[in-house]
Amino acid sequence: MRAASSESRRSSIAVDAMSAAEQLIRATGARVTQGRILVLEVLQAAGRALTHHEIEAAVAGPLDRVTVYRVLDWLTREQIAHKIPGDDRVWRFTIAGQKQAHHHAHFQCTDCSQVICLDDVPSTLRPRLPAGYRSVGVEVTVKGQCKACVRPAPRRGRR
Amino acid sequence: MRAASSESRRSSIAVDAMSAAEQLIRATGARVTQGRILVLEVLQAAGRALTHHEIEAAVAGPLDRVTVYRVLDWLTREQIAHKIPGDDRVWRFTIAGQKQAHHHAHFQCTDCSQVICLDDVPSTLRPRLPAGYRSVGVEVTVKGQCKACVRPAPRRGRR
DNA sequence: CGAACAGACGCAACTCGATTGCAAAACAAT
DNA sequence: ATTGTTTTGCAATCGAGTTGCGTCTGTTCG
Repeated sequence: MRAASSESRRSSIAVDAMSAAEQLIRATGARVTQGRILVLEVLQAAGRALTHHEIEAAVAGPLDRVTVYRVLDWLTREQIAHKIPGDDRVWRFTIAGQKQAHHHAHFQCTDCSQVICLDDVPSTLRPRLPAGYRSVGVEVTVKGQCKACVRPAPRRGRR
Repeated sequence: MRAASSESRRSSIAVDAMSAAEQLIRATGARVTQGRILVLEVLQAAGRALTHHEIEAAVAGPLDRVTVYRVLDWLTREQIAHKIPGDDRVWRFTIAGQKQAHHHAHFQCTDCSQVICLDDVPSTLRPRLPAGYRSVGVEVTVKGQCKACVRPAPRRGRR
């Protein structure tokens, strides 16, 4: 589940030798730490939105629970990651592609709560707001059943 | 904030004499209790999505915290109410109009987290899902600032 | 290279919506 | 009124997420 392990410890290494994750982090100007690299790599490797639990499990060991929370928070503030509220009161995170600036679509399974990103946003959707309200962005969430939950007896478990 | 108080205690009263709330509940075939009537009336009177806290405060007194949770849960199962996940990890509830069957739009303020319903859904929006996935409905959430948070210095407080 | 500083980390305690178990009370049918 | 379910109230519990604080680490500057 983890991406190519980062060999990057030296400081004056060629740019193309550091992982995409490390480059992204370095570009922000903030500190490049193991935690940030690891978490970001996990997010990049996952094809779907991950919960804090899943991420913590994926980086298994070196990182504290709280650190993972803080890294995710930082990634979100830095707009590198997306924070998605789910129907189970659990945050899920994905790497934020550059295309999906303000319009973004997600799918959430009503059975297992899993979330994936839908890239082809039909968008051009601009609901009318009451006077005085300002729109910043629109989020589209499709509810339904994921592949795993359609066929067999749905697994009701959290994910 | 509360709707017309329900005078309905007698059992063989004319239909048009009981509140809309009571009729709705009676129509489900389930028991008609004070709690359900009160909570539903509060929801009907509110022009926006309410948190459990707000609802509890509105029915002030007679109802236990847990009962409010259970009533809201029942209303949601009965499809009389909508349960909306917010960006502050707090559920919000609204009466579910009959029109908005599967397409529904909400507005959530990025500053105060308040949620209102957007009735005129432009919809006819049908994002392409991966093979094997089944869509049940689409939810559209507009992020932005509400009237109260646009003008003055935004109140960061929860709501 | 090494010191110095700000920022990140680990640990433990804490917050607070929301949920659960169980006995008492309320509703609805007889 | 009597009986069989449902609901309710209360207390305890859960768990994702947050906070305080001392220590450690990346980064900068001499």
